[in-house]
Amino acid sequence: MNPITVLLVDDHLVVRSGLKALLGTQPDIEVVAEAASGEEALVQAEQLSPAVVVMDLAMGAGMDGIEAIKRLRRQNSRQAVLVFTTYDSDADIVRAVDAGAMGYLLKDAAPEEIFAAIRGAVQGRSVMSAPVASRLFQQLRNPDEVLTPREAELLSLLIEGLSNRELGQRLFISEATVKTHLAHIYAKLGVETRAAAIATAIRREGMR
Amino acid sequence: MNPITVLLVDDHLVVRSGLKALLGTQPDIEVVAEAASGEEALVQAEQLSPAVVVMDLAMGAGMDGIEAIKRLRRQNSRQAVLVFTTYDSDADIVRAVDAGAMGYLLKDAAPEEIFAAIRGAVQGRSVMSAPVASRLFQQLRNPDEVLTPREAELLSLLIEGLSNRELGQRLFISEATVKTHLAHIYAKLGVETRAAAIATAIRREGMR
DNA sequence: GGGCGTATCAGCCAAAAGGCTGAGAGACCA
DNA sequence: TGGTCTCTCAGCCTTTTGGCTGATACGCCC
Repeated sequence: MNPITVLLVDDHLVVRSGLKALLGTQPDIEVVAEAASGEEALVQAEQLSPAVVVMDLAMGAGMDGIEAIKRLRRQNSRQAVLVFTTYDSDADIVRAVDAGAMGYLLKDAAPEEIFAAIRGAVQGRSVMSAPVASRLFQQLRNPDEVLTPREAELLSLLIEGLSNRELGQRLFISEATVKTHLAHIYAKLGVETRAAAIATAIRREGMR
Repeated sequence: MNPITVLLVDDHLVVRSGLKALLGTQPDIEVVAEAASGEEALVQAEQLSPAVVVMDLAMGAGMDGIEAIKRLRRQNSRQAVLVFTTYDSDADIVRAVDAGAMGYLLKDAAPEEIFAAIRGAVQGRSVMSAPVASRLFQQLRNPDEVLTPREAELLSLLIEGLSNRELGQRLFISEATVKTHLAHIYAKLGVETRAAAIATAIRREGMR
């Protein structure tokens, strides 16, 4: 049996090497490459066609993890992408799943959990950390409060402090549409102002 | 030589007991009481007159750490108050020093650092964690960017998502004064909108 | 005593944000 | 085919926010 080939994507060297050492203990898993950015990841994935891509969402500069996942999925639909990140933000989960992620792991997950997720991913099974699963369940119970992918995307820019005009320019939509999305986001978050939305998003959603 | 008497104030039991165990290894330091809230701390300090009060800033409900420090200082000026908290927020540092704190430690500080701070405090010396010192130095180099205590206080409420009217009611000042403070805060943070100020404060100031 | 920093407040105006209603296009599903 | 969801956009109106100028008061320091 050939080992499962893995590509690691994370902008921190320490995380990559730590993860590589961890996965190195498993005979059926082999890290064949590492990438420090979304751009690099696309090149590496193209050349090596790993079975699984383990991807951080927050990448310092350039393409973020979500965008990288989307492009990977377009490039090669057989690769399974596992999100491996620090925060269990509702909005990030929604966006990652929407982009085509196979699983969602937190960085404080137990090693066994990570191994299981990688093995499951190649067999088409989705695996996620317990806190992530818990959030998803909660969302399923209250579907009215689930942000749509577009809303989540907008929220992630909102907490950067952008104005409606800037949001529109960044997302290539009109200011009117921005306001519509914002109204929906406010309703779902249970707030009335953008300031409160930012505060809530950062606290409850763990965004930053 | 009598040991240095210490009062621990933190709303988390685990933090208190961890700290107590740590300080218990030092023969010249004795934890004489613990408090889970600012209100409790005032009572305990009054009754026992500890030499040093080690205080967390973020207390779940009721009086926050800053307010507790202010009242402690009014109650008994001989007690030295050490701030022991998770975040090295500029605004918190300014407010704590203004309230009369003798030192400012982060929760990830080395044990030796904590012992040294307690021993220093009873001798009238100020001790702070390296990241805190670094922030203060930076502030001294750019005095134009240092928030005044009142501005810091306002900022800490701003990031809760309050409107100008609510800020005014909470601080017992007019909306006009709120706007004046906000304009100064924006200038010091280098932003132009409250949304950006909240975003910046949470990222750069480590507030939440 | 005069300057400096801080905190307080007012009024005016322009820009931004928010509340509301309505509506069209595309995807998906029963 | 019809219903639902999502994303898109427009107009209208009110409220909020931000920029500006100017002013008073208090404490501190040289």
